[in-house]
Amino acid sequence: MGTRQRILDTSLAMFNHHGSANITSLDIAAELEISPGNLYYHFKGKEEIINQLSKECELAVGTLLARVDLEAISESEYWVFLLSLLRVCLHYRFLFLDLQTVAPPQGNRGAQRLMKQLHSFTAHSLEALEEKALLQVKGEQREQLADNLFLLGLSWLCFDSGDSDDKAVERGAQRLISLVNPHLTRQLNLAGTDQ
Amino acid sequence: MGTRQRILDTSLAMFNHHGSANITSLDIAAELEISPGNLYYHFKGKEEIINQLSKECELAVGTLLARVDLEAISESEYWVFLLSLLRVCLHYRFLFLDLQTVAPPQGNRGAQRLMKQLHSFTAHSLEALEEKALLQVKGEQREQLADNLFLLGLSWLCFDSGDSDDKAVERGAQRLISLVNPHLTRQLNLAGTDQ
Amino acid sequence: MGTRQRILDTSLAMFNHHGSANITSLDIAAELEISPGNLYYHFKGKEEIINQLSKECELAVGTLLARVDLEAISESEYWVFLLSLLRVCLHYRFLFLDLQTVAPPQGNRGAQRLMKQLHSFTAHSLEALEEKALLQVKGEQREQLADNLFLLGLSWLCFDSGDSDDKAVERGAQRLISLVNPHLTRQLNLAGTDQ
Amino acid sequence: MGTRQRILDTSLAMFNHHGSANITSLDIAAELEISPGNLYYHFKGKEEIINQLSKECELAVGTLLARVDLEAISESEYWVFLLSLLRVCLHYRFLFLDLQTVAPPQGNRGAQRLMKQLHSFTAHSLEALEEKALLQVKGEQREQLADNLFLLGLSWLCFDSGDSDDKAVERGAQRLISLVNPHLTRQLNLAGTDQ
DNA sequence: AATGAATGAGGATTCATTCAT
DNA sequence: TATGAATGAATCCTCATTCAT
Repeated sequence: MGTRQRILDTSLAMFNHHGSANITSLDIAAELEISPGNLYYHFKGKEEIINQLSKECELAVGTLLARVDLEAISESEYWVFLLSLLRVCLHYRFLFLDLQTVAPPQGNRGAQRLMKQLHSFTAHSLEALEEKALLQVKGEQREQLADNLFLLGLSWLCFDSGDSDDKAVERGAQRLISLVNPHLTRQLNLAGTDQ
Repeated sequence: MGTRQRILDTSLAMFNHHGSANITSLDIAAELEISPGNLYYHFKGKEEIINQLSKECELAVGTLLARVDLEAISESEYWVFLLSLLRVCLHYRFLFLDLQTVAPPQGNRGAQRLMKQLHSFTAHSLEALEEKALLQVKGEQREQLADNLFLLGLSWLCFDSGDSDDKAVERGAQRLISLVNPHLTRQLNLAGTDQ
Repeated sequence: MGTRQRILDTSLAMFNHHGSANITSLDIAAELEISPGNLYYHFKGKEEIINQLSKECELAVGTLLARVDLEAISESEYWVFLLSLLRVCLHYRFLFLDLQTVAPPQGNRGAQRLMKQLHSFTAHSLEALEEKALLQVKGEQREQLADNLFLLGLSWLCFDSGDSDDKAVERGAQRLISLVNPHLTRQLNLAGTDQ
Repeated sequence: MGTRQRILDTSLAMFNHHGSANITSLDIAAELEISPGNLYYHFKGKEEIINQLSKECELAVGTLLARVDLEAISESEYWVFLLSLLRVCLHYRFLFLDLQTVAPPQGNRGAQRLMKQLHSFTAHSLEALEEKALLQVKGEQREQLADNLFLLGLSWLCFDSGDSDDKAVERGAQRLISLVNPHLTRQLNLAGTDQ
């Protein structure tokens, strides 16, 4: 694997584990056993690494969202999709933490765009459920429910640092479903789960 | 007001506003228009300031929790209490953010204890509601609901950066109630709100 | 003497001797036997030191020029004034060198202003001599003479690195006078010189 | 054109435009769209490039000076020669700037030799004029005039950054002539100019 | 000839912290 | 209590240079 990719991978792992603010560019170089100069040959600095990871995440999320047709998707397909989405977010979780603690001038424009995308996607999901007469929530409460889903989707990233990522992703998805459940006209048919 | 207290107040405000990681001890001294030496006369460093604020928060939360008798409290009293609790958390909100981004060796033991307290309190609240036959949730789902309440309670701190703190606190409380609502046998009678 | 002033003095000496581009901020700190941190306590960086020296020079030159009344000044007074002016330029000579080699974004706005001042002063000096019927040069040639005086005044700074500053200043002044001499209607009466 | 020559040409252009101190070896490679390794294949480093340019300049100036017979040259031939000489200096002007700002250990031995050559040539020119009874200046003043011519010849390089090189060269030559003019017994007959 | 990844020393700058007064 | 100059370690970053291919 190329050095550039190794830098991205290692940085992502370290950022996720210790928080991007606690990792210096020298830490990354040391971990990779390359010289600081080499790191700067591939990226202008820590910020550019973060920007790149941010772009990757945006791309991955964007691709997933673009592929989904909320009108046409089956329930079990939705479940698979939701797992994929959460898995991506978990993979880049440090971005979502940075959003709250890293000062704006530093590159989190991308992460902010992501937030907006995810937030509006959450709202659209609920609308789609309602059009199918699966969901019964009045206007304002629907917005609140969307907010809650969104917030929970993010905060779960920060706290569920359990065993494997797969397990965590499944728990996260179930957590979100459990928020919607009480408002459904019937239980969703989610293959691969017993919710 | 004594210098020591002014340091605490100003630090808290700056930490909440910019994130504790983005504030240096010189920033605090400059804001207070005191010398760095004076700051260090009162506190060994930034960490000790944070520790002190953390203790204050623990104390405030602890006092609130100790005063509440979940078995005996009325519904409108609970509402008042919930607002107080959230207000305290909002007041020290940087602690909850730091929890996720500041590396463990630095002083967040206190904040972690806080988390545990709040988490178990959330669970107890639900238990109490159930004993009063107000809530209908089965065992595992109750735990999940408690988790959700707890996570939402925290994440709201990070995102609801609206107008006044009072408004934010009220919104936060309603947000939490809306999570419990679908599982109640009857609507709660919360004075001062139309939930 | 205060540390701030010592930094300015030492920097000026080192800049003049080795060229500002060849002196690092650590060099200055080492020469003064202070820590790099201390240097940065007094000045944000090398650039701010240069800016300050530039301001000092502008001020010194500005004061001299403001005091001179070209119409009323006697010949021997002019000689004294010219020596003072050249002495100041020599004292801050690195500024004039930087002008040619340091890229514009870095702070030499001040030095550029200085140039303009000195250039227009040179032209005014010749005009005054002509009004007194001491100088006989036609329009375009007068401009060229002014240019020559100005250029020579500067380039002498860079090359006359002889013995004492006093001697150098005197040589510089005579050099300038010798440029004007052939065009005078009579020899100037300059006390303290045998030109 | 071979790579080696392209490196020299591009370096010269960049050094003249931005000052050699502000150009890194990577800048040169980037401008040429070659790899840094390739640059170092042809030259050991920036210094060797400068040395080579310096040698070229020395050679060009040396050839010009060697060809001139100050005793026998006609006035109009001298004018042509002077333009050639200044053109060469202008072409390699960064060398003359470096002389003043680049620390000695780095390669400007050559440039210093050049200076000496040019300075003594200036003196010889005046001597030749005098032998032909064209110039009337006494001993010490003749030296001073030579110095002035030399200094002005150099400083003009740094400041006359006007339109085309041809125009600049002509202006420079006229500037030098104007310094000598007042001391001539009769006007020189310089073809191609109206001095 | 040419590439481009890699090195490492050095320079700029920040900041928590100390200390004499 | 309070000052503010001083320290020094840590960090970020640049750049001349090397080297395997």
